[in-house]
Amino acid sequence: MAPDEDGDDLRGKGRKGRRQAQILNHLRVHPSVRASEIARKFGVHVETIRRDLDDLHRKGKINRTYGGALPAAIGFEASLSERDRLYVEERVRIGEWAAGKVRPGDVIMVDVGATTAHFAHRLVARGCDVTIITNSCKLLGTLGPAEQIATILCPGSFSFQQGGVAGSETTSFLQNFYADKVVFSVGGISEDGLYEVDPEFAWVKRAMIANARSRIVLCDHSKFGRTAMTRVSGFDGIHHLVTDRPVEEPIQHKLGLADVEVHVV
Amino acid sequence: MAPDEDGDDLRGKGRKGRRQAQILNHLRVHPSVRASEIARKFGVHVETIRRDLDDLHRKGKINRTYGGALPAAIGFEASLSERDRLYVEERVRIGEWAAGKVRPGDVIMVDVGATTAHFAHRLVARGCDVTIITNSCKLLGTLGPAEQIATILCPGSFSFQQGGVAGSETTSFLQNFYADKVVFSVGGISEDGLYEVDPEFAWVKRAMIANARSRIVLCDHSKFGRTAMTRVSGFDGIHHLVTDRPVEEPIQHKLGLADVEVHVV
DNA sequence: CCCAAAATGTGGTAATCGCAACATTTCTGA
DNA sequence: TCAGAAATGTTGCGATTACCACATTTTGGG
Repeated sequence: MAPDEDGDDLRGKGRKGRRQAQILNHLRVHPSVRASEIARKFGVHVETIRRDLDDLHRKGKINRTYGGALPAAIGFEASLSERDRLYVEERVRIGEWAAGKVRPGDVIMVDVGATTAHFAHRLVARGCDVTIITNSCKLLGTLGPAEQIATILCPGSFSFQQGGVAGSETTSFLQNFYADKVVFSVGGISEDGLYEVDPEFAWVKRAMIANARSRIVLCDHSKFGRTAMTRVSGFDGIHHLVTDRPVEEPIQHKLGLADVEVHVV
Repeated sequence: MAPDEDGDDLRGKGRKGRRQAQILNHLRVHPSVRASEIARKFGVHVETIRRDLDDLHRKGKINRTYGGALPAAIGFEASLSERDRLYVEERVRIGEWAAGKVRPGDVIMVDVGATTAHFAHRLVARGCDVTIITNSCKLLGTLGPAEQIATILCPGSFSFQQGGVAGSETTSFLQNFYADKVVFSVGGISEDGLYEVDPEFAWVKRAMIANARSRIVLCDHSKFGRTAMTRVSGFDGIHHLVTDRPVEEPIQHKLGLADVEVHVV
């Protein structure tokens, strides 16, 4: 069997480097790989491949499994950036609450975020019959298989970091829709309003807020008192804020002034 | 250990359904899972879990690995419908050839397809400095981490089956761009032209063809002589057809008449 | 309440994997 | 060229898994 000839950047690498590059290559196209399989393909001993996998694992390039490995860069919904794995239970509860507010036939804008991903997950679990307009590519794997959910993806420049699209194409596109609800997360919340790290993604949030009737913010307690580069908006016009702990005082007061309903779940 | 309490939709499901729902749930957050691990967590026999995994695999919900499973839900780059795993080596060669035609700074439209995914992969491997306009969400995981590649995603209705978007939003959006090249795959090729199964995705291909200067078709030999519901276009205006075996005669003749350059790699 | 079907558990065997210790080959620089 | 280092191959064994056949339990009507 021809040795695959994937031919990554194998300039001056030696056999070992070549193999490891091709393993990564393989993992780019396949969801997983078995050590025994590659060993056969390369005509080397399985132990050698195991050592390769151990190497790559130490370097963080792959994740090991029993008998093989999978890509570390992961994908869609299985996005496991470390941040996404924090406060999972709290976020599930927050997402669950928001999913409970949904009514059949709703058109809902959903932005990028770990908590909004849980919201989408709960929508699917509940079998909600809705239309989702989103700029988050991480939701596609969750929403895609759900028959009753129509998913409309926004255009824009893709950010691997965020797992979604943003930019002027995104915000312009959103102008063409008017949704029943917008469900979004924030990077931080202070007494002055809602914050987001990435300015481009902040614009997307603003566009969604402007084009939806009911606005729901998902915000776990780790965001309390944090600000970021961009201020997305104040509290006026926000209808619901869902969180997992009572909001700290200075913020709580301002929320009350703006008539934001706070839901601790 | 508390039984995770993921709590999917376990209304009237029975133990089996509950377990399987929770397995999917687990896979939503974790990159992989081991059968023995879940068996312990649920306090059931490993064989039971294995049967669950087989079930879920048959339904296309997960992918099996030795000793466990991983999410089928697209995963970025790891889209693994069975079809995608066929003719991998041939498709890699085809994609490699197309990547070789790319020049720095090119703007390239790329549509949904197994072969086009390999093309994207080769672009990344070669470190090409290009802008990609695509309706394929499967490419995002491949293209995303590449610093030199700007990825613009089209809007549209998401199809889980295809792993991309289509619809009037998609085609309208494409009108706003004019690319140096379009690289696309087809569902079939006969002497009368190029075919595609899904009509909506056929429209996307047509829009890309109409808005790009150089048109490159990627087409492995399994597509020879196959037609499908929709005829995308004839051969006129197609510049390159890249394949892995000599094209059968009636087709080859028509390709010649239309001045299509055929490249067998 | 009972029966048939479905789901689950059990046991045994063959295949595979992880791991470690050690031999052998290949690479590298002086 | 040669010695030391790195990479790879080999072997053995215990642990884990796959697979199959069959027993047992649970479930869902009738």
